[in-house]
Amino acid sequence: MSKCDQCIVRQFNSLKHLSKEDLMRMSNCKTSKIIKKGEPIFEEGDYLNGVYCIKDGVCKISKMSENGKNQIINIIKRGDLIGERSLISEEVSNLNAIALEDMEVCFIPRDEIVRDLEKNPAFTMDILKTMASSLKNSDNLIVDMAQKSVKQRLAETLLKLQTKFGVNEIGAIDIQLSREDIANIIGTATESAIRLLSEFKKNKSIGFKGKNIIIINKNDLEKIANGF
Amino acid sequence: MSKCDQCIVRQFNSLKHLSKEDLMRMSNCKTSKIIKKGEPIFEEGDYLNGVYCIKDGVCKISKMSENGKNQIINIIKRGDLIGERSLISEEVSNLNAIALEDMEVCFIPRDEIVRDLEKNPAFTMDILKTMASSLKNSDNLIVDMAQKSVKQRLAETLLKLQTKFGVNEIGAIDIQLSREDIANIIGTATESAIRLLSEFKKNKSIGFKGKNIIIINKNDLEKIANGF
DNA sequence: TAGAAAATGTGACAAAAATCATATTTTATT
DNA sequence: AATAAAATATGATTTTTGTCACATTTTCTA
Repeated sequence: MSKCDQCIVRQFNSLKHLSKEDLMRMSNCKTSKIIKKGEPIFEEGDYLNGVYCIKDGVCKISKMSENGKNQIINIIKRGDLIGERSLISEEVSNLNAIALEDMEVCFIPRDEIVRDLEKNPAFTMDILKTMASSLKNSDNLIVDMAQKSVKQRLAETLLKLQTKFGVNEIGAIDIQLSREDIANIIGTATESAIRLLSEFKKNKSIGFKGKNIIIINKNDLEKIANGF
Repeated sequence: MSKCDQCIVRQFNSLKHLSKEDLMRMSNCKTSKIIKKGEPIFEEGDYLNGVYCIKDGVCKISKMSENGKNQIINIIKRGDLIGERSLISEEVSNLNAIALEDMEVCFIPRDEIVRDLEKNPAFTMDILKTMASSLKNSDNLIVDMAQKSVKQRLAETLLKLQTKFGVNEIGAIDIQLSREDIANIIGTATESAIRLLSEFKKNKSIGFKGKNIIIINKNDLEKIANGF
């Protein structure tokens, strides 16, 4: 069993505020899991009863609309914590978390962490800060979804993805998403996403190399994203 | 100066967890304000430095998109607390709060409340719960905005408004919104909102009486909202 | 490695929604 | 009460986006 107090990943999320003793205790009750690409960490309707600390890999957080279409709300990476809301209210999850690549995650049971919420103000404050920041992000996303065109949203999404995941050896956005995933992030039909990507490529704003997307002209995309 | 510990409105929000002493202290530092219809409580770019407790009236929380269009994210009513995020992070507001009718609000300075955040776990937990619930709402709204048609969103919005604000003496949704406000809630052009309202009226799903909107056939609207 | 399945790409068309123009009604102001 | 201003309404048109059909390429699997 690996030791939480020696885990680097912890430094990136609220767990960094826990004491050495708390972490030791956590090491004893946490469970590590390997999640294969395409498999869920959890799904809509599941009782989470704890949080997941992402040790490695990337997953998409999504939700089905009443129309039967899938919407990706967020993409989560190494170091992030998911399922915090299960600590606060005991409802079932309204979201899916599906691995976009092979992942290594640690599950920490609710009861173990709730104690810290009650006793460790620095930890609680950090959770609050994370939530406040998510809320701000969500507000922005609502406005974008409601007011921006699909083309604007695609340009913005490409820029955001590059900011969040950086570029790989060949200068491409360092995350593998299918065209369908991209469509589900911007909230459009897969065909529309493909068409616009082709258009961006034709205009030399982006380029493809295998599955990779390379942003060639960032300025172009910024202009499009802001409505010019 | 009115006494916070005798204020009924407090019962509806996180402030209900404060002790009598805390409330006495709060009474001494809070300021009451009358906000006229159409005037802002705060605007994008303002430093809030505290929270507002809505004693009476209704306001819209909105945000400008980069396209220059206005999006209403939420509608706040008596008993709600707004500006909680200013307690947690010291950035400027990214949102506007504009009165939809004459309002009475109390401003409680940040420093006064932050103490309670540090010392009163029940209060902190309640803020956390409120945020968790807002976050869930936001997730749902993102999915709706991204995946539902304008018609679906309008039907859903009318139903939500009735649930939230109830009906008045004549059976109409008990909130006064301009057509433009409605359009800004669902994220569409004012003309489109008007056209769809007319369509709903023609189909006898809703009726108008002066400025009032009456839901005649709830079932119809539910069907439309869910995509049938 | 052949064949099936899935993902990507493109065209044609339909539907949804935005925009612009203008008319009518309501509300505010003097 | 008369006028101006704002809000509401509707038509015509254009733009955006979705849908369906199908071709091609890539990936998976036996």
